[in-house]
Amino acid sequence: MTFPERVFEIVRAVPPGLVVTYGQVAALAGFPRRARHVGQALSGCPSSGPWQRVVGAGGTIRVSKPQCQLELLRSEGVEFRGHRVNLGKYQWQPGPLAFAAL
DNA sequence: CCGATGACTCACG
DNA sequence: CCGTGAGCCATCG
Repeated sequence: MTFPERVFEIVRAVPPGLVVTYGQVAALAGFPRRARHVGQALSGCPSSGPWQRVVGAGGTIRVSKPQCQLELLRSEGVEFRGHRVNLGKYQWQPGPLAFAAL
């Protein structure tokens, strides 16, 4: 299983209405130092994918077109304060069963 | 092989 | 809140 593949598996597991950070995804994938590569992996992702649930540390939007991602997330029920989400309220906490299927 | 690059993060001023 | 700089590390030319 390659790193990019792990990234997709994990991102796919994030439920609508919640988000995760790049660093968090990297850590869950087993590589805490590769937050940047998570973004790199997602950069080649179709515009319809589940990538919009990934945000930067602190909940900031990091994509080139923030407005776009913001809309997608808002349509899932995620609220924003400027270009930032309230992680305390919307960050995904993987439950024990979350990876049963992976 | 080397250097530049980047959807990262953190510490500091 | 904003800019800077420094670690980070796979990928690309």
